[in-house]
Amino acid sequence: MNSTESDEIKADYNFISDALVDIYDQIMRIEESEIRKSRFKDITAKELHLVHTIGLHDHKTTSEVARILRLSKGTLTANLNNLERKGYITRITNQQDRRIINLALTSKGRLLYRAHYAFHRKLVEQCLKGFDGPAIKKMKQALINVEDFIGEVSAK
Amino acid sequence: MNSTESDEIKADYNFISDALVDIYDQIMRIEESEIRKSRFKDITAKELHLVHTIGLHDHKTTSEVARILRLSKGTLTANLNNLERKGYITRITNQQDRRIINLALTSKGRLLYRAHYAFHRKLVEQCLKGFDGPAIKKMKQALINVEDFIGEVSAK
DNA sequence: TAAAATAGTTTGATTCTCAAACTATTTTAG
DNA sequence: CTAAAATAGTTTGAGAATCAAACTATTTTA
Repeated sequence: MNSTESDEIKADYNFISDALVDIYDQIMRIEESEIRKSRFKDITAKELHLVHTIGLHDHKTTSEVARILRLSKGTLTANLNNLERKGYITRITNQQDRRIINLALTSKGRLLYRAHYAFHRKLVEQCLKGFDGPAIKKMKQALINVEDFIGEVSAK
Repeated sequence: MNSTESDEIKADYNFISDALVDIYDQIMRIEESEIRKSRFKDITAKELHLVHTIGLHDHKTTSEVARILRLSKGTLTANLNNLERKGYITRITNQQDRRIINLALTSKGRLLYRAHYAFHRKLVEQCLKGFDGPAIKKMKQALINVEDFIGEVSAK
């Protein structure tokens, strides 16, 4: 690799690094503002995140969801109370072990989940606009690499 | 495009969409835990973000930084008090207009900024491991597409 | 079957955030 | 010029979010 190539790649790395930092914040903000323009006006970004998690991991217990989201059980209880009151989630007492509460979305919750998921899909489609199959595979590989990196650092 | 290709691409889109959602949370968490293992044990993820912003936008005013981070001025003042007390930032009264405070990193703040930046670079390098020049350009294009999408949605 | 363990909730303290009132300074209008 | 309006940042008071620890109900274990 000659030094010109090296410098150019370095600049690309810096561009990608800088872009990543700010993009996510903006996406979070846009997600919230889009959802609040819709019929789901009473939902914050954090609640959206919780609905997403419960939708993705259907009928998990309160403790499992708390662990996934790295929230204390007390905090999750408070959040669940709000989402239950607003009609997005239900608590289902497990009949095999009545200490356990399984969490699920209501039909209103599922509507919100799908609207949110559709927004993400639209974002990804926009992101990969004009990419062919192999390019998409590359992108997938990059994300797998990040997941591996996260796994390594977490394991240390 | 035949239906098999279409289904495969759809699956890839779903994979990418799902992966993106959880990766960011994990990165934030790892960033904080890595920084707390280092000599900068007194820094939270939010403070790291603020130091990053002040480092990136040197000598901006308090109001400008508040706008960039979408924080109220009062909240930013509180955060700045903490970071000043811990020795990461300084407030510099602007001599042309003495209402204005310009924000800058101390040398300790710059050390933290560089350590954080290095972590990001390492993450990007890991992410693009084994990618050649054109593939890296594609990745850059994907991010530009996202930025455009964000711009469009924000402008609406 | 009594003790230990587990799941989730409640409680009390702490921290974070915001909007509005406030202080200090600069700009503008008369 | 100078009084009023505007602007930058801080302070204040209230409300929301979070956590750890104590607590309740239930199940498992010894």
